[in-house]
Amino acid sequence: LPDHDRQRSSRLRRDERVRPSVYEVAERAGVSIATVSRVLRGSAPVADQTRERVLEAAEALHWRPSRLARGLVERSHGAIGIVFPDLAGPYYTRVIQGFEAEAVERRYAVLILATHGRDRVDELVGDLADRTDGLVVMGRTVPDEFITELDRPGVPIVLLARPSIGGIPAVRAANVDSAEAITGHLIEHGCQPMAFVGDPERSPDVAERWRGFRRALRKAGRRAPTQPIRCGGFEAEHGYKAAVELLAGDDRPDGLVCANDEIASGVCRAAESLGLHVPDHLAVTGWDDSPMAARLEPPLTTVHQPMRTLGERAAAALFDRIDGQRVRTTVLRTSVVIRESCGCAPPATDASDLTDPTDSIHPPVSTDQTRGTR
Amino acid sequence: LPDHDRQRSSRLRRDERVRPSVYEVAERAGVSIATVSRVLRGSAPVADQTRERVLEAAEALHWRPSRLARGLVERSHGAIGIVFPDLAGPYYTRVIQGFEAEAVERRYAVLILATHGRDRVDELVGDLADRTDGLVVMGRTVPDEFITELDRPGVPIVLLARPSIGGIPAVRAANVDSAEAITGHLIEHGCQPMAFVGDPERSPDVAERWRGFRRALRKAGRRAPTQPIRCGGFEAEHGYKAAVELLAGDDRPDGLVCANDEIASGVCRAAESLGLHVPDHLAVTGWDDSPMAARLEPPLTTVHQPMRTLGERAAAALFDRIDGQRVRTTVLRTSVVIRESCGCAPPATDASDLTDPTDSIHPPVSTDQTRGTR
DNA sequence: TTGTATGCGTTATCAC
DNA sequence: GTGATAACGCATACAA
Repeated sequence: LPDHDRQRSSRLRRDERVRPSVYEVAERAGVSIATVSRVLRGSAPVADQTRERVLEAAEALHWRPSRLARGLVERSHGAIGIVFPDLAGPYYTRVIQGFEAEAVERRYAVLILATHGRDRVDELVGDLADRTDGLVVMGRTVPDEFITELDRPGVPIVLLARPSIGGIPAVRAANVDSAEAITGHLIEHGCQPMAFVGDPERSPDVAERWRGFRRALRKAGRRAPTQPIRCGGFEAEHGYKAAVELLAGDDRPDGLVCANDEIASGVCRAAESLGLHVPDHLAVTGWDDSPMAARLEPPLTTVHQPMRTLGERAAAALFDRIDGQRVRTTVLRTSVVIRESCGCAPPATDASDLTDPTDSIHPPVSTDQTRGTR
Repeated sequence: LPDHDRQRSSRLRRDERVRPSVYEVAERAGVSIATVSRVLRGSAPVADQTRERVLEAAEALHWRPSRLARGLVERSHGAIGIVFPDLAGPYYTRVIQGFEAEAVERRYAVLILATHGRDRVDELVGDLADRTDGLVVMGRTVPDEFITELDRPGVPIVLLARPSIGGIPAVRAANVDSAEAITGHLIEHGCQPMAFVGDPERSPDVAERWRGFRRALRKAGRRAPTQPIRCGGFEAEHGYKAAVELLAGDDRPDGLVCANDEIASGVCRAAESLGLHVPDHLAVTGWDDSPMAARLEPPLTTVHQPMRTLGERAAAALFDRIDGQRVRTTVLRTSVVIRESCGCAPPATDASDLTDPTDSIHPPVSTDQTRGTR
């Protein structure tokens, strides 16, 4: 039988560009591969002089241990993944930030995948699962049936921005109560009739906001609309198109609760182009409290949700599951942020409004009224 | 010597929760591991009946081949990575979108890393390199010395939004010429004196825009400022703070070329809070043509750069390098987008302005004047 | 068409 | 302290 070391070396001679392995380093340092490994991992004591030689050899050969081989023997990828519907917009951006920060903190690598508009999602997500020690799965990115069979031993799953399913823990923000609260606020402003702009079937979050909207109306003894104003997406143009149509008709609503800030901004532009003034002719609210909300004209009354924290907590929960702990679903607080698009008076001028509202600000300071719900 | 198959099986009996391997599947299907592998890879013909049995066994055991083991033997990760300074803001979001889309297209996984505000960046990036078949490195995320030693065989690098270095190809957008053009536009508007708001040392892009700014002034026979107005970052608040100070002094400029749209938006707010009207008292320009640019009041004159395409091209270039091809640096076109913050008259009202400008729109349609540069 | 045997590059368990 | 050597889970060249 040919000696492993010798074989490698002879091959190396033929092709200098091959990536070196422990064997080359060991040979050059005049030690065994076990010692090389010990030096790099610091897993056992090594004589100073020996260590020195190994380090030199590794340096000279530009050797770095193969993550693949290491992962194989250690049964761990040292990486976690997150599945988004989409990568666009301030919401996902913030979530990624939190997720990535938490992962890097623990020296894990981060894989990302967007599913929106792609087919064979199950294959893509399955592949992602094969490359990680666990996955965070967001909203409606993956069909429920597939999620449950994804959560096999070795691939813990944490759900994000959606309800738990099959005992798989979720991290999400309060929707129903804040939706009820912000709708109630418009009711107090005397809005009637009111409508909800957004597609409940597009995301569990929106479905809950729609529920809260209706509940508020019912509690106020009013008839809630049976259908929302579906606009086909989460971007400004979707809100714009839906509002142009809606506001042109008879019996137009004078209070619009929108599924997110982008939609709300589109709605405001539509109102403006129709000669309607916000909030005098039409009150509008958003959701997320994204950076643009405070800068809109008028400043947007909305619901603050801790987007970055959602990402952080999801990652943290995932690590807990990876560590074998039981994890429970957590619901983060959200809070109504009153600005002017609802009809409230502007606060005293203050430059602090320009600072982007971030998750570090709790509760949001750029308002005159704040209500928390969970 | 103990038989490998038998050994695995006996261990399996002790701990049912262990992840199955080819050996368990092969045993259950009554075939060799080679056949199991062939069935799953489709690498060689297998009798229909045999294939059936293998598939059944795999299904029953919930077996999925280990990516780690596969990668080890195939000498490939099937994944690429991208290093960002930061994950916030519309610019990086778009770049990620393009990068991820291109990767998924080729069935590669995507790893991301942000370096901003972290120490031991070299370790983080080195680790990322160990887990991928190649890396895209953006701007000033990684010190030059380290980049060159990162680009070892097996880990091709492509630079993004920065000049090439040490023969490593880069993908970037034209800066100098467009900066010269947009500055020239303000000169035509009669702005004097003018200033550049941004930190050239923070990113190679800004450094080039600053160069273009100065060149335009020199070509117009004017004295260019020796220093830019450094604001310490890329967000609205940075622009705001810098502008508040700058515009309060004597001899205030009436033309401000900003390093990006966010800064420009902060500058506009500062002007407003000081009672200055844009563009009458002060002309302002941005860079990026991010979604907010068209929605600002007044709409922002800026430079459109194809952010998503930058991400796509960087990924494509990386794949070419992975395939062993030689790759050259490419410079993508940018174009000046004239709106109103420079002093030009508003175009006829048109709802199309609301649609987010995306890279699919070439050249940008939401303007009355457009000039391309490369 | 299928099985045997070997290597991929590590870490870790033994001996010495 | 250090060196053999056995896994880790797969793909594949070579036989049969």
